[in-house]
Amino acid sequence: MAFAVTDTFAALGDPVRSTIVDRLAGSDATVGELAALFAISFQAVSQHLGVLERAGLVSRHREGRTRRVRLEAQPLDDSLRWMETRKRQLEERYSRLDTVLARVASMTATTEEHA
Amino acid sequence: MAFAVTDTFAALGDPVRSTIVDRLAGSDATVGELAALFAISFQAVSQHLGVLERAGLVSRHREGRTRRVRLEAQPLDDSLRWMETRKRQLEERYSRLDTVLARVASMTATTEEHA
DNA sequence: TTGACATTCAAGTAAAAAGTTGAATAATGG
DNA sequence: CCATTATTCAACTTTTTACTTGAATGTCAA
Repeated sequence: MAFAVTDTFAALGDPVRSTIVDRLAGSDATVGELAALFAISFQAVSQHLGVLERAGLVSRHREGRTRRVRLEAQPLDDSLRWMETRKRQLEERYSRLDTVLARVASMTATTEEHA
Repeated sequence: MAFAVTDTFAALGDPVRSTIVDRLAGSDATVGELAALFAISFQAVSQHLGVLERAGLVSRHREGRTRRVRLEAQPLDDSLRWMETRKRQLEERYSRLDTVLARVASMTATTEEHA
């Protein structure tokens, strides 16, 4: 199962869901415990969990009559890498720009070296 | 200007916008150049840029009669940190669990130490 | 100045997402 | 077995988002 980073971002792009992820980072929880954090119906929370699950961010497994919700590391890792790659690329451009500017400066100093 | 990570995630949670960010990581571009990447109207692309701009992810500045779009590092950095924090917390729990399991194992070995 | 170009503004439509309520399912404790 | 608890399924409403088209704005080049 490969999860698209865009789906991960979309899943985290809702305050209820990012709060759920934040909460689950500390420890697993039941659906009821998560629902208690919000002023919306527990059915709505269950639906949010469905979104998170489809994005691979959480898994649910029955435990007696409750269901334990667990945060999964993989999509977090994948999207982390996606962001790091873009950030690094951006930073490299800045340093290349520095290089270019430094070169321009030195060219100005030695005036008309090539043309 | 502080940008909420949730807004950054929401902005990146659309394939058009994540593709734009991906493209801009390599180099700045004009709105028209970005629009050329998609099969939608350039007005729609302009609207997507508005979303990205409101999330702080890009800036636009006039340059002659075109407009240069630039990727901004800050929100990328902030959301990167958000994810790292949650991931680290999750990993710490795993290692704590290992510790607990190791302790349980040793308790089983020394049988009935406390009760 | 005027005409062409690049882009945004504005208004409307269609599709997707988030929320609600009520019924169904599944496990537990008496 | 039955009532209770936890959660999901299903249908429906409301809100938000993505997209479209057409008009407005601002800059350049002749």
